Amino acid sequence: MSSSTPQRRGNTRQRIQDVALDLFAEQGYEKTSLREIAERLEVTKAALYYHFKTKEEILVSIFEDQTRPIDEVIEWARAQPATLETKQEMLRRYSNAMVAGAQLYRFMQENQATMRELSIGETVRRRLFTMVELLLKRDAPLTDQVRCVSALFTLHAGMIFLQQVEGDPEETRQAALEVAIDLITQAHHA
Amino acid sequence: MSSSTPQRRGNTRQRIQDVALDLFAEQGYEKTSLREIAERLEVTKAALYYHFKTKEEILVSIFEDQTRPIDEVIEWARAQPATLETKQEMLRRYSNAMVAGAQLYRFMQENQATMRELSIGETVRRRLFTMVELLLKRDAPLTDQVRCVSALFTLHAGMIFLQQVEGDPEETRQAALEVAIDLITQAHHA
Amino acid sequence: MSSSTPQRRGNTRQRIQDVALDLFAEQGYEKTSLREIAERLEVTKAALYYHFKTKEEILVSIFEDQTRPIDEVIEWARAQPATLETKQEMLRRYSNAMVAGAQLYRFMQENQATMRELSIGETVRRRLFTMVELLLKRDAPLTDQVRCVSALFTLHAGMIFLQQVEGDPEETRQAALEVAIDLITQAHHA
Amino acid sequence: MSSSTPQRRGNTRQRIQDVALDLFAEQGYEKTSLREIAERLEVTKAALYYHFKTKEEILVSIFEDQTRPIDEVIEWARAQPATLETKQEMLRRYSNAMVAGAQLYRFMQENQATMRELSIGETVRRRLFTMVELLLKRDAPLTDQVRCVSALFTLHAGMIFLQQVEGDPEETRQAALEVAIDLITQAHHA
DNA sequence: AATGAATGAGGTTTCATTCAT
DNA sequence: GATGAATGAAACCTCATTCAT
Repeated sequence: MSSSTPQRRGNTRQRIQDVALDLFAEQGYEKTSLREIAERLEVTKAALYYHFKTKEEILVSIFEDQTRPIDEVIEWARAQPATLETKQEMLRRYSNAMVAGAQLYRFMQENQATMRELSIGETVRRRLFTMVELLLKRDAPLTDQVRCVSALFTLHAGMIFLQQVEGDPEETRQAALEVAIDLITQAHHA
Repeated sequence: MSSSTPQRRGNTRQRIQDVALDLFAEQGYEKTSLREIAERLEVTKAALYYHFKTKEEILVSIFEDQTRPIDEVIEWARAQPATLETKQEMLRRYSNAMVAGAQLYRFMQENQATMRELSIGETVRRRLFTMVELLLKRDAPLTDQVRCVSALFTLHAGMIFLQQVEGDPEETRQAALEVAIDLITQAHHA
Repeated sequence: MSSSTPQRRGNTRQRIQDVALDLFAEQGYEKTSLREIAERLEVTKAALYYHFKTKEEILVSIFEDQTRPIDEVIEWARAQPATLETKQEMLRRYSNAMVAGAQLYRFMQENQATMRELSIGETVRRRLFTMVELLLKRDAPLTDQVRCVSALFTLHAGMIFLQQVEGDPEETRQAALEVAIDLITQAHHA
Repeated sequence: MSSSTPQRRGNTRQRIQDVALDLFAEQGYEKTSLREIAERLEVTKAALYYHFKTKEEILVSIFEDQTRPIDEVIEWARAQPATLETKQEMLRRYSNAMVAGAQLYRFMQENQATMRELSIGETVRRRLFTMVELLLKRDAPLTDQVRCVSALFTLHAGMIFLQQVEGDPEETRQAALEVAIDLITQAHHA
């Protein structure tokens, strides 16, 4: 977890990413200034510019380093036959992948306006569409298409919104996963 | 036409709210400057400050004027017995209420980080919790609780995300409503 | 005392002066805005402009209305022979005159930088010089000239600075007057 | 004298303080804008903010750097027995210390309203009280207490007000010092 | 006698970014 | 691998003032 790795020497680049994500997720991208990041790291702003060309690049680099697990889920699903079992397993794997990138997901959820203007926004949106397509049955009725999207949103809600309410995170995540699988199953059988 | 206040002639206050919401929803709250709003209205920044004390107050006033329909749904639901029919009707009414406030919903969805720091954030969050509680069966298993939350998120997704994809907005909304009602019904029968 | 006259009806002009002086003395001239004055009076800023052409004019009008007693002291002293007794009596009368205009004196003391740029600044300065000249013995040694100035500053200190420290205001004023008379007497006998 | 040091090259922080004090003393604190300071230094406003966090901090830093001599006078006086000779010597040293900080003294004299709202106001006031206490004879009659305060005000008048009138500044200062010592001596013998 | 609406100028402050060292 | 110094643009906001009504 980003905030628990102090690592004084050497890998400043990594430390910048960690602190930046902490702050971006906590306060939002625009409200987080490079001064703030630098201060928390006890370096100067100029040091950030040694490692990254722009503020946006810090964010981009975080995405590049942390979204691989999700891309792997997609690649895996693509290589399988489009059966119900594949889709169910895909949701399971996706839910797992989200655990590691929880903070990044929270960031995405809460900074959609920002994401839209930023270059990665497109990438993320495309990834989401790809997943929906992998879940969908061709020419399914509209309600079933909604169910597929809803399944994904349920996983997200389970990670982000529900965490702030219910008790045990892991239990909540399992429940969300169950509901999501249920939705996709209904969509498949229709 | 966002609200109910008299309007008559030269009602700048109203025009400010309208333009501001347009821009806030389009670009995000922080990325929208008062200069931009003023320019689009062909007034000076100072004119905005005649009508609103701060930038935040513009946003707050928009919420105050536009969230009444949703509050009315909640009040209505509170006055009914907590039957399945009530819950279904509540979702229907909520979905309807969202149509009028579509832009505001998009704003909330995409600016969650901003909302959290702003005073209205709490209000909105509380409203969401209230709705969840009205949908919930006391002591329902966790999965059913997730279903209730998921029903609401589905309506939101139907309004916001899905609109950008599918064909006819109204058809999509109806499909989302159907799925949401389905979810709540499952939760109820469990 | 300005702050104790509410006087709801009619003489708004007077009420503006009272509130303005209260605020000018309390916070300084530049830090007091017309908005503040208007708010405290529960009128609009525009109303102030019905009674006074500019912010500065409010201040000028206060001086015009409140400095007559001091001018009378000067006029009186001018009409007398320049004896020690005259000078002593002049200090006594001046000290008395200061009581009524205490707030205005505090304002002058604390806003000298402002006064210098404002038109009345010159007037006030000239009045001070006039008083010094009336106290001075022609061709007195420099130290005695200092004593005369010092006598006046002692009265001021007795009104403004010392008031914030010692007990009974009236007693303090009398003590300051005594010291001032003492100084002028020494200057005279030298 | 702050305005007469060209300061070679590089030391911007110092130059900012110098120019700022010049302008603050000349026009008053509020009427002096950061734009003005920056322009006179031929740097941008942002450069000022690299060296100082706020406008107030510029002023505070000037005080911190320039009031040490006065604090040393106080410390010295504290370490001596409270004899008349000590008090006389204290006034002499204080008068000397004022020469170096003449501009700062003028600023304080003319911007008391401003000082009161600013954090250093308290510090300055406290310093003044301390000096009065060091000059005072315990349980002296009120008039003698006034004499002590008057002695200090006389020094100030000698530095600020009288300078604008009389001929040679140094001669004036000596005369003021003489009168002040006289006052304190009277207060002591009473 | 006073208001409602607006303006133009200017205020302090913050930001992402650059570059010589 | 990083700093110190600085910039240009722009942000939010406040002010004294005006004028039609």
